[in-house]
Amino acid sequence: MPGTKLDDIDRMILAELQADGRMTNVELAKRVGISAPPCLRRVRTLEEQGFIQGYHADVDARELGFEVQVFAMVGLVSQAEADLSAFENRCLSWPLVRECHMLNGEVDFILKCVAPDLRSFQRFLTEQLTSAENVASVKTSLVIRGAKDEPGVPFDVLEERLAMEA
Amino acid sequence: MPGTKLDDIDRMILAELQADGRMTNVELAKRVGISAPPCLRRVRTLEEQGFIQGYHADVDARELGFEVQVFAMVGLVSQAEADLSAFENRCLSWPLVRECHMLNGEVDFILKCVAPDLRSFQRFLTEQLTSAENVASVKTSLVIRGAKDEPGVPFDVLEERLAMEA
DNA sequence: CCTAAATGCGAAATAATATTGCGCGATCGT
DNA sequence: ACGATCGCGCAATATTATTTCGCATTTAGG
Repeated sequence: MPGTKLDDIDRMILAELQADGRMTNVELAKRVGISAPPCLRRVRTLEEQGFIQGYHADVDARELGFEVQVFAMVGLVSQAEADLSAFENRCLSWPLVRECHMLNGEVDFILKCVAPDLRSFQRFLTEQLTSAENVASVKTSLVIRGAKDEPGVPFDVLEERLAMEA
Repeated sequence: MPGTKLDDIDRMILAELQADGRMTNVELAKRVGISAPPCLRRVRTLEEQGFIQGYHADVDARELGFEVQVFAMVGLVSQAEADLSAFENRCLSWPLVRECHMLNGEVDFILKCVAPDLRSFQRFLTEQLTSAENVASVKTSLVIRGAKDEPGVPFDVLEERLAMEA
């Protein structure tokens, strides 16, 4: 069931909603070239099947007073599965940690964090992160400026790829 | 003008739309405790003022065939402003690069990349990224698994913060 | 090759939602 | 205290979402 293949229209829908998640269904239908009812059915199906996992407004963190963004590379003492997931759970409970990814290589995790200012972050860093159980090392890097931030799927690449197969 | 302060209702709106960007305006109005028309006006204002920068569907990259996610740390030869922005522009043109942040410290940039498979990524890495002008070093780390991915603002932290001031 | 089930579309009707146009009370500055 | 300003909510209208249903196309047998 959760492996049903998508057709061109489905991919167009995903691309459009990734670009503008609040587009009305009639506008969406117009763009992908079908009428509103089947378009809405497709969207619902894509949601149910997990191709669409949710919709979010992009809120400007800086405007809201979160001036600081930091990447933290974390090394653990033990990489036993129980210890890995223990650390992941701790990350889930830290609101300043927005992303947590397990990596291969020297570093075990990379975290993307936000904070109102450097002081707040330093306090989080020393009182929470570095002093957390099983944490061996933490290296942090301040984000000086963001040049690109487009989470999601590069649909143009996907299309090229499918064109190849045909 | 773009510094107008937000009140509690505005922040609630932002929090709700960050959590569910497709919520209807009437539902939103109900949740924040005002009627629909003023609620819609507030949303529009928040959009115009840039507090809301857009809306996006969360599309599952894996389901669409992008199995690989990689962080790349890039060091440049020259950090002159012209060279920095030249590199940023190149990142903008690479669809596999979804995020590009300039950092302090030893590394100049961190990139978040996606690719259909390792082979595709290796090719991008060798043919594009490492061979790009002014690039001195690239270290990559494969994402083994994701533990947390909640882009946006931690509104719970923001509330605590505002409660302090009062 | 033909038929029956299944699939997906679109027109039309109905239910919700978005959006506009006011009038009203609260707040603010003088 | 008073006029101006601001933001709310009611009511009316315009759009959109959602359901229902019949039709065409495809699919799997026979």
